[in-house]
Amino acid sequence: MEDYGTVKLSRRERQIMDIIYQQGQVSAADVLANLPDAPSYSTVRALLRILEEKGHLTHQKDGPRYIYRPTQPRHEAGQSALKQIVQTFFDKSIEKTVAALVADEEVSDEELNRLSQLIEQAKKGGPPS
Amino acid sequence: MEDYGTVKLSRRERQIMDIIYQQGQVSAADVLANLPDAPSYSTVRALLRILEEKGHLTHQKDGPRYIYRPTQPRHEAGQSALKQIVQTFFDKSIEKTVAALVADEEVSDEELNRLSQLIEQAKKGGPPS
DNA sequence: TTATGCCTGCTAAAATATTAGCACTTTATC
DNA sequence: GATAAAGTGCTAATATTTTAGCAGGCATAA
Repeated sequence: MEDYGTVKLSRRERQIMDIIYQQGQVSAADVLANLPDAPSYSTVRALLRILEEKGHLTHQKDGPRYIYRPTQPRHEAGQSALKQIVQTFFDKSIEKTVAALVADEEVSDEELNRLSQLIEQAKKGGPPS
Repeated sequence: MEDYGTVKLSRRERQIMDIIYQQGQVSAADVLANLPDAPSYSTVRALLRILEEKGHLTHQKDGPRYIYRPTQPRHEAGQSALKQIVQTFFDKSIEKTVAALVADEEVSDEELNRLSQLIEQAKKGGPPS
C-alpha cells in the first residue's frame, strides 16, 4: 500500500486508472466509452501503452483485443487512496471520515445495522492496543 | 459537492490543493516546504497564481505575504473526494469502505466505541428511507 | 479465399503544464 | 530615512502530456 495518492500520474492517466479500478478490467474501447471528454481511440491506446510501460497496467489478449488490468490489486489501491483522503480532508481521523460517510447520502437503516455489526466484529477481532 | 475527483487538475496542481486542504491555509513558502520533489519558489508561486485564476484558490494579504485558501470548503471537497473513492474502489458501498477503514490501521477500542456511538446516532437521527 | 471490420504499433505534431529568471515592491530593522 | 530581506509580477524557455494519423495484422463471415 504505497501508491495511488502519491504516484506520479497525469490527469488523463489518473482518469483511466479510475475507470480500470472501477471496472476491474477493460479494453481500449471500454476506456474510451467511460472517459470524460473522450479523445480519439488511438489516444486512449497510447495512454494505455504508457501506463503499462510505467508498470501500472498489464494486458492480456482476449481474442483480437487487449484486456488491461491493474498491476496493484484493487484493495491495496483502495486502501492507499482512502488513507490519502483521510489524511487530507479528515485530519487523519477515521471517526471524522465515517461521520462524513454516513452523513452524505441517505444511508438505510439496514446498512447502518450492518455497519454496527462491522464495528462490533472489529472490537472482538483485533483489539491489540 | 461536485469537484475534487472530477475536476481537471494537473499533477502539481493536485499536490498543491492537497497540501492546502491539509493545512487549511498556506503561504507560498508553506507549499514549497510540503511539496514532494520541491521545485523552485517561483514555480510554486506560478502554480498558486494559476490555481487562483482557475478559481480554486483565493488569497489575502498577511503582512508582506499572500495567504491562500481554498474556494471550496474543506468538508465539501472532502465529501466529494470520498464519494469518488467509494465509487472507484468500493463498489459504491459505504459498508465496504468502512470495513477498509477499520481494517487498515490498528484502530483503538476507544475509537471503535466512538464509531458505534456515531452509527447509533445516525440511526436515531435520520432514518427517512 | 477474400473482403471487411476491428484492433494494434509506431511516429510525429500540438497543447498544456512545469519550471526558472529577472525586475520591482513592500516590510522590517537599524 | 537607508538598507537588507522577503515577497510579488511578469515573461519566456523547457518538459511532459495529450492528441491524431497512418500502416499493418488478424479474425470473421460471405
